[in-house]
Amino acid sequence: MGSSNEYRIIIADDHQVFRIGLRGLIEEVKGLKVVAEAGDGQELIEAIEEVECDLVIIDLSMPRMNGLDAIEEIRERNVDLKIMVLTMHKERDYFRKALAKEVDGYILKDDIFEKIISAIKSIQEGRKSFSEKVTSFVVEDYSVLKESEISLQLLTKREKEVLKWVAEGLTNKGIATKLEISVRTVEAHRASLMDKLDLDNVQELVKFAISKGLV
Amino acid sequence: MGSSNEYRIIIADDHQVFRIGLRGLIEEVKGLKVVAEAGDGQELIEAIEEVECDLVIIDLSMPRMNGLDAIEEIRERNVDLKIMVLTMHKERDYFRKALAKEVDGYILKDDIFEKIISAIKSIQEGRKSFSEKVTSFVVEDYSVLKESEISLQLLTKREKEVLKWVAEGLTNKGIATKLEISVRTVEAHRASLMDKLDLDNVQELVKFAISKGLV
DNA sequence: TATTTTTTAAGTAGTAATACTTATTCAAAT
DNA sequence: ATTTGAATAAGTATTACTACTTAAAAAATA
Repeated sequence: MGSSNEYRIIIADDHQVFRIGLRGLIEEVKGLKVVAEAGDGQELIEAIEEVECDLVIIDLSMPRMNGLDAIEEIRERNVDLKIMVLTMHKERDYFRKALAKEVDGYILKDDIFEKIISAIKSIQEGRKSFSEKVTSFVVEDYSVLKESEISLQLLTKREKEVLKWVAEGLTNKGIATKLEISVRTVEAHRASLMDKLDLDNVQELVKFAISKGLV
Repeated sequence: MGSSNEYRIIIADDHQVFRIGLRGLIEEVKGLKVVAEAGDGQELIEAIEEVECDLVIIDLSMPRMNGLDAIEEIRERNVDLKIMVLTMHKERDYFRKALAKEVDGYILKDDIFEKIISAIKSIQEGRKSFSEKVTSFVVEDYSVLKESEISLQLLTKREKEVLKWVAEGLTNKGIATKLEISVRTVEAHRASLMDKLDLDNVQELVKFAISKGLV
C-alpha cells in the first residue's frame, strides 16, 4: 500500500467518458482515490513516474502504447504496483496474455460496477480477482488448446510453403513451376500435410492457412 | 422534438460504467435529459415502447441484439426518432453500415465529451454530425469501394447458398445431397457464381465467402 | 559415422471439378 | 402478354486432384 491512508488509483483508458464515469464511481467509495488519469500507455507510464499510487486500472486497447505493452513496461521497472485490467475483451487470447504478465485482476467492462469495486477491494487486500466470464478459459486451455497450437510446427518448411501457395489459389502445377519441382512432389507434400493436419479438402486447407496467418 | 421542453435521450450501451459516465455528462447540460438506459438492443426496443424520447444514443456492439439490428428495428417501426451512434469502431465497414441505416450521427468513444455534446446539439437542431475520424472514408468509398460492395448482392439466393457450402468444405455431390438437387445443378450454380465474381478456383471462393461473412 | 527426416519423384487408378454446350420450368417484371 | 432472370438438369471432353504404392538423393540429428 502507498504512503497515505487512502488507496491511490490511476485509471488508464482511451475513452474519456468512461474514465469520468469510472472515476466518479470509485471516488464514491470511502478509502479509494483516483490520483491520475491516462488516455494511453505512454501517459500512464509518465503518470506512474510522477505520482505515487497503489493500483493501476488499465484498458488493453489504447493508442500509442497498448495495455499489454504498458503492463510489461511497468513490470520491468519493478515498481511494487498492483495492476487490474478492465477491458471489453473476453477472448481467451487477451486473458492469457494478461495472465502471463501477472496482472492482479482482469475484469470486463460488461461487468456491473459493484463487481469492479469488489475487485479493487480484493486486490487491495492482497488477493487477485478475475471476471467469471473469463476464468472458464483456464480450465479448458489446459486440456484442449495444446493440439491446435502445435499443428503448424508439425509441418516441414516445404510443406508450409506448399500450403501457402495452395491457399493463394495456385494449382499443383502452378506451385511446381514456382518452386521448380515436379507436380508429383507438390502432390506428395500436399498429401502429407493434409495427412498431418487431418484435413481432407482444399477448403479446409485455405481456412487453416488463414487461421495461422500464412496468407 | 418530443412533448416536453426538454430534449429526451435514451442511452444504449452494454457497459454500465460508460452509461453512468455519459448520463452524468449529458445531464449537466441544460435542456438535455436522459430518460432511459438500455444494456442491449432488446432493452432499447422495449425502452422506446415505454418512454417518449427524441434521440437514441446507441453503441454498435451489444449482446442479444446488436446496435445495427436495433437501428433497423427502430427504423422499421417508423418512429420519428433521431439516432446517434456512439462507438469505438472506426472501421469503414461499421460506419458504412450505420450510414446505410440513415443514422443522424456517428461519434467515436475516442472523441472528447465536448464533441459528443456538440453532436447531440447538432442533431437536436436537425443537422447530422459525424466524427472527423470516420468521414474521410466517405470520400474514398465513392471511388473505390463500389465494385466489391455490389459483388455479393450480384449473386442469387441459391448461389450464395451453394457458395456457403463450398466454403464449408462440401463437395458438389455433398451439396447436391444437402440441397436435394442434381450435382449438375450445383455445378451450374457454382460456375455462374465464379463467373459473376470473376474467380477461378475454390481457394478464392473460400476467401471470398470468409470476407463476406458467409462462413 | 549411423540413423532419421525431408525433399524429391513416379506409377496407376479413381474421383472431382471445369469448360463448353443446350434446354425446360417457373416466377417476376415490363 | 411477353420477356427476363432464376433454378433446374444433362452431354461431352478435359483438367485437376486424391489414394494408394514405392524409392532415391539430400539434409539434419543422434
